[in-house]
Amino acid sequence: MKLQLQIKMNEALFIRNPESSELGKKILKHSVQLIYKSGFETFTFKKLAEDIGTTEAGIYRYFENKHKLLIYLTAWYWGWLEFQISFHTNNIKKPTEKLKRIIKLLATAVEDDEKTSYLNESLLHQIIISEGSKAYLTKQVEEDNKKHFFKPYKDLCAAIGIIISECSPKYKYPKSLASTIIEMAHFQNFFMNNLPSLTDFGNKKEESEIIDFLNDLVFTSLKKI
Amino acid sequence: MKLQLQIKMNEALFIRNPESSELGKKILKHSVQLIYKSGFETFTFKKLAEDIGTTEAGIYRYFENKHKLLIYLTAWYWGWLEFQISFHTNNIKKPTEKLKRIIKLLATAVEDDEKTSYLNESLLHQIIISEGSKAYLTKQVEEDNKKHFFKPYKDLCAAIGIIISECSPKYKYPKSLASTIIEMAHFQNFFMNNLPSLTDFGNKKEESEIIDFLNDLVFTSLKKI
DNA sequence: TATTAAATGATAGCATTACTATCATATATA
DNA sequence: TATATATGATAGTAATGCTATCATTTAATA
Repeated sequence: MKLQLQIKMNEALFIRNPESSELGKKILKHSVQLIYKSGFETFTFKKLAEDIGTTEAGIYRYFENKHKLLIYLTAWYWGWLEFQISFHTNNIKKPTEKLKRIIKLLATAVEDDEKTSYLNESLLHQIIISEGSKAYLTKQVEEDNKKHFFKPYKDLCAAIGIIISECSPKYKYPKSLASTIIEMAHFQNFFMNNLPSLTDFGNKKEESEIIDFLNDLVFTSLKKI
Repeated sequence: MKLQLQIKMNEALFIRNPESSELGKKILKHSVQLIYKSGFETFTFKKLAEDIGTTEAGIYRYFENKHKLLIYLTAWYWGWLEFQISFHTNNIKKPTEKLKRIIKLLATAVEDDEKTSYLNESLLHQIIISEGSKAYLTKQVEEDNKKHFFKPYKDLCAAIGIIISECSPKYKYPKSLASTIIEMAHFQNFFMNNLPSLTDFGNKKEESEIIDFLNDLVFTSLKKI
């Protein structure tokens, strides 16, 4: 039996549900590949259509524009990651141990998950690193936020914040520390690979170093109390 | 006597030096206003030209494209900020005190500096918060980096890293901590104002809270050693 | 002051992007 | 077999992202 992990997506993110048809799934799959390969700025629906072997109009039946598609992909990723986290920290009692595993999951290149054949999580992880923040760094944040487009991200952040508070009930900035961990897990990775002098990981370029850094950052903050 | 602060800019960032002419200065001034007002995505050279009262072709004589202009503005800001920092931490002996002042400078909305009439630092600070990371989150990072476009940012980061090491010579991640401080000074600000549930500052929405958070984050990391 | 160079203005044009609309055809479902 | 539904094919339009040309103004310099 093959398990199918279905992530419930916000319906306002798409015009037609891409998970409901073959073309829709192709759109998701190929958009991840294309954005990964050439970046979000040069990515167009025309190129995507050519890549798939359909027409531009075909894509527009699913997504209003490429920004919505990016939000969709990031939202999907955060939803998927929260599932991964709850799966991998299940049965673990110690909140500090939970937090450590979360940091590891955030900072580790994921391997492609067979359960979702149309979305390559490994490439998606790279997209989150390079393009993820562009989903919300816009003038429409407020509007998009009202439509709950960032709920998966906020949920994940809230969940991590709660675990931080379990580790250290008196710590004053659980939510900010949570968003810092998430963002830095990705930014330090981007810096390590592209602007290495902004990090201390330029020589080995290993994710384990980012994990060590984040653990140090988090647990000294929490231990002192 | 009015002091003129001149920041030496990388010549590969522009076609014609915008600081060398009236139109050039107008381009800088109005681009900051326009990007601040409607965001980088919807910003075009056509709109900028109309705003200034010149033509599109006129703008293209100064900047190759809007991405170069964004890099120019961010580079200028980092250069300006490093000057502010060296100015405000001058004569201070204690590295911890230096670091505190730096954090404050990073996280505080600046007031417009009369010395540079064509660039509004206050708006520029807001642009850095919302658009700054888009300067390097592209597929051309490597290429742009080779041309030293990010030198001011890297210099600032390096300078902060050195002070961190002075505070705590054995601390293992001075550069990553420095880039974390810089990025988080801005991201926590953006979150506070746009996605407040990602922070612990949603009620008061005051910069002082971000400063407190960063101080806590940094000095617990450094103290324990 | 005349001469020349540099900067700007005005206009045109072209390929790509970002869509929207329409009609035909294939495919599933009732 | 009728009928939705999804896709394909094609067209078209406004805006974007440029490049090129020539005229005119302004500034430098001889």
